Amino acid sequence: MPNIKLPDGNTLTFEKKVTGLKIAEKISKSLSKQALVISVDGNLKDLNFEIENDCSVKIHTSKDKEGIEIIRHDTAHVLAMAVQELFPGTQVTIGPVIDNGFYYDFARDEPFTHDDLQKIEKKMKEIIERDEPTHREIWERDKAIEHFKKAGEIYKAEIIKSIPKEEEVSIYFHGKWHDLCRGPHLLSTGRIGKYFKLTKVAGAYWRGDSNNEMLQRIYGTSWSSQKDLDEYLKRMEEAEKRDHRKLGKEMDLFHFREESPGSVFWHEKGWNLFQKLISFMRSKQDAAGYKEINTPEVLDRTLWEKSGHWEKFGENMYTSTTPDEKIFAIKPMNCPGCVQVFNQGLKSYRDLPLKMSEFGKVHRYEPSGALHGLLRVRAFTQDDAHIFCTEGQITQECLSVTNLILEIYKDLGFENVILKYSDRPNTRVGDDNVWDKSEKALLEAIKASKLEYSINKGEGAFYGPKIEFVLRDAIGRDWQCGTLQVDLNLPGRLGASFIDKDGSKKVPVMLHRALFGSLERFIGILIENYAGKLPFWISPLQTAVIPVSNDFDEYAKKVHKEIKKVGISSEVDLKNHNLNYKIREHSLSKIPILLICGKKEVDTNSVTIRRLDSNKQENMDLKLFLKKYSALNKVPSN
RNA sequence: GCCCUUGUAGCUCAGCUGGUAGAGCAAUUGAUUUGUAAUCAAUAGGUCCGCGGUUCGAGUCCGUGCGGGGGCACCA
Repeated sequence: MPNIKLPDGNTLTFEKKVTGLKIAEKISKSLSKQALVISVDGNLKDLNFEIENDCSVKIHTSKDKEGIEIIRHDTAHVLAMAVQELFPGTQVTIGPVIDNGFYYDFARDEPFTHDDLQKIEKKMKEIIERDEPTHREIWERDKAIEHFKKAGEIYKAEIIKSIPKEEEVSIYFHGKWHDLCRGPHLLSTGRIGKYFKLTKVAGAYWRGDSNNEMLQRIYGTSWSSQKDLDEYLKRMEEAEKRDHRKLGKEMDLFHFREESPGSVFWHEKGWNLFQKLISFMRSKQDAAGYKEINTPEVLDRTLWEKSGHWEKFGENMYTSTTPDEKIFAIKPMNCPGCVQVFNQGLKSYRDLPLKMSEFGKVHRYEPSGALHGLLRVRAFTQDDAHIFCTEGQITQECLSVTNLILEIYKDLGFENVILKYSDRPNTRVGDDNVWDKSEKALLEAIKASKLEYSINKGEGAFYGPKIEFVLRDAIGRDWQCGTLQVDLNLPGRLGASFIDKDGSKKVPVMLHRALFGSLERFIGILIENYAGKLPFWISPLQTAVIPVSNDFDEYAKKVHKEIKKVGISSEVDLKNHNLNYKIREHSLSKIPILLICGKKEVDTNSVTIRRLDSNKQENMDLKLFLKKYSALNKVPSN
């Protein structure tokens, strides 16, 4: 006689054991149709799972996260079924749910083609129409291993072997086809619906380990309605339109070329944007008490050996041998150089905290497959800084870095920031008790900041734990930008010291921090966040002056000159094209303000403003325009 | 680095099963003098990514190298 407690507080009592489906039927007919899965005392179960004891339940539909995930999981199973029906001999491995969809990894000698995806999709729809019923069996481990081995499913057998002994081995059947799976699943394939799409094929290592063989992964997306699917596909299209590589070309900001993969060739406008960000950051850091320095790009190997980079970071370093056969490394990080500046001259406890910033260009040999536009390059400029302080100052200094970073992101239009905390990695320098200390100090600072954070185990830098600042852009994507690291190792290794109050020599703590992270990456993110339509103050080319015809060229030139005089960048377009053409061209290159000059403007000494993304026209006295827009030509919060 | 895919004019792309290349835009020149997202015409423009091979003949087929894209692994 199970008593079933429902989320609304009511309790249903049943004579004998009961399934989720029966409960749903009892509640309402529509719920029984929409029901996908049930959670019993918080554990997700199949709808035909038999409940014998008192419990509280919640029935999930496609409106819940749980419901949509079941749909995706089942779609992945149907994908595997379809693949095995179409391509016998293909082995199945794993097929989990991911954000917005699912994937399934297969082992097959022949690669899947794009045409195959279409065929597979068709077959999947067929399987859904067949409405294969689901049922679950518990198998004895050895029997299960034997079974899958016999069936040629080596990977499945491997997976079963790695299931902890105390867990049961459950096998799900959809009709005759079956797969090892923890579940739960829908009652039948028909309940999936047909709002899915296979999106791409890709290689993926078995168990995510690059030492293992490569499998073929098929990605798909799956939803509970056509509307949701369409919206998702539209979001993907929108993201593609924002691609900074495409916009960078259209806006004439930068390009890449074969001769230096992963390194940016900045064009005039791109470099202007780059410099604007640097001077913005420079003024913020100046106000926060940082001292800017600059250190060499090429440094002797012995320094990198001392710092530990040679051993721990060597694979990512470019080196160079001089004619006299000395080995130098091109810096992959700015920290060792910065410590050299700290080491010049005696430092007192009174000098601490000492904050030294550097816009340092670093080179890292990144695997070719990792390169991606501005977001992952081999040569990049960090807005780096190193804060030398005492152990007692760590928390306070971390807090002021965090505040500075939030302020800067906000100025650039990013309000959503998440923290990720990473502790000691396997490849590291320094004793564990030193790591204990730095991890504790950094965690304290995070807690004091009261911001939300997640933990990335083992992802820290080789010399210390770190926080990463992740910002969320206009269309909900997350980007990792800034970083803050506590380092109790490098200063000692590189011989840094200060004289403390009591006259004794002590080793300072060093905080590494970068707020944009990499200027290159940050610019890529800015472009995508704004879809190229950068705020006026940061736009590399802010205005274009367009005469209605040649007759007004002189006036246009005069306006252009006046604008430049107040520090707004401008271009005057005297080409022999009509007005429509010029407006189109300059709009496509994302110039925020177009100024049209014709007879009316000449007569009244004014300009007609056309803003990017609006076809409204506004006529304004030239003097007023200059006044108004030079006021707008500043960081918004100032 | 690994798997798949791709590389033709400044850009975007066409070129079926092998017979030494084409379009639109951009550029140049000329005409037009334009009032809010492409005016018309003419001209010029290419070691079809590099190297090797098959073939009477390769943009097209094969091998290899380099670059790009999508993932994986790695990461700011």
